[in-house]
Amino acid sequence: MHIAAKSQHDTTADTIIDAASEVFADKGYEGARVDELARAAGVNKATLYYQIGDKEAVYHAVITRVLARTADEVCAAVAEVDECEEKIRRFINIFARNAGNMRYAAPIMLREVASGGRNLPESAIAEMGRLLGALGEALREGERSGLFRPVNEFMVHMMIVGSLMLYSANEPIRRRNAERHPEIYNEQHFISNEEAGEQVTDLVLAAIANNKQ
Amino acid sequence: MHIAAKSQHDTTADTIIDAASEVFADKGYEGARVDELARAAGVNKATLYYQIGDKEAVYHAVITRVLARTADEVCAAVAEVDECEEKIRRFINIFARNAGNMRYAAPIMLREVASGGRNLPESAIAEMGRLLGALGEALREGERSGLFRPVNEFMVHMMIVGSLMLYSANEPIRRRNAERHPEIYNEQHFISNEEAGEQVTDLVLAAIANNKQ
DNA sequence: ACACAATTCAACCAAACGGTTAAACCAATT
DNA sequence: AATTGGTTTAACCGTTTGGTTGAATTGTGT
Repeated sequence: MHIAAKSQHDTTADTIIDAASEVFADKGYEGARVDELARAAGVNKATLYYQIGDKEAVYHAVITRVLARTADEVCAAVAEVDECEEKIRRFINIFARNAGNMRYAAPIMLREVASGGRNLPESAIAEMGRLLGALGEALREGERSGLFRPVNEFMVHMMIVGSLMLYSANEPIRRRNAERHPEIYNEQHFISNEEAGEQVTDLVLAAIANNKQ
Repeated sequence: MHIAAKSQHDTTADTIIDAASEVFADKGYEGARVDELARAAGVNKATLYYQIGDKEAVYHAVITRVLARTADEVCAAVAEVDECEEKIRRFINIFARNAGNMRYAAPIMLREVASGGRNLPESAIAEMGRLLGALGEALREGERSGLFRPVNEFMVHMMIVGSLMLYSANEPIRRRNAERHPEIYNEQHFISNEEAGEQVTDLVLAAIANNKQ
């Protein structure tokens, strides 16, 4: 039995969303040009309108996918382990690696936050809820077992996500600044993403540790 | 003797930079229209070009001022106290309050970071160095006195700045999301900025505490 | 009051922008 | 081969955009 091949529609649409993910991550919503999105996808502009819709529709498709993949990756990594500290390590690691999908998610979300979520579609909200849920679950479990002290889950989430998205996204700034101002920058500004994840893991676990145990 | 009054040039330029700070914070560089900048400042567009220059020049003037003021505020607050923990409290408080100048600095810098610092002028770099210096000094002092353990200063900076800028900037998102998805959000997502600052202070001080003391 | 410099203005401009249209092309079915 | 539906295209379009210009207005000094 032969399974029906994927329609051209899905393939072209995916190609467009792939390309648009890069362009929106690089330029932001207003900075990205529809012509550019089409060129990056290797299609004619009208194809893009046919396949997905107007500029906003493309953006929504991108951001929904980017957040869904982020949540998928995070939840999968966290679900692989049982121990709450390890869950937090896994959570942090996805953000720290800044690989694949996360390379788009960080700049896109930083801009979205800066604009008060103006261009965030309804479909993205549930995905954000999944992220919050993954970390929250691990923190509550750690508290129940006496390993962690009671903390504001959301602030811990902000600390992890904020620090790592900012660290990865500002690499070009650091590199540029270090050339002009070597007196300000040293090796601690240029640790690997992996090492940054370990530093954040260390700091966060120390922050939430229940020392009264 | 009569001191010469401030020239019209300085007053109009300041008015433009004030207004532009708001518009750029709200819309970002590409999203802000020059017409809009002029309207917000209550001047004719050509006046804006005469007083400051093209769109990029206005942006540079804004970001340089916003960062200088941020660094001024932070350094002044930190310099008022001698004790290293209190310095960190003061540092965090400036970001947490999200008042005045910081309301512009957070969204502007989040976007700038998302774009790899593409529109960051040379003049802004020294100001960023001042910020890094203020926190770094306090951390090193705490380490010398045995109160803090050795940590990556830059990562701690990322944690503080990242969490608080993200928290304040994403308030509209939280509010909107909570209306549609009350099952995801609870009171810990809506603590005051002051309380958020206290939470971050608590977490950061716990993270860097030297428990071997 | 006058002259000159500084500042602001309304109107204008070419290019860029997001979006549209009818025709051409392609694939599948009969 | 013809038909039909799906997909893509080149060319086009009205509006918006950042920037410019010469005239008008305002400020300053004598």
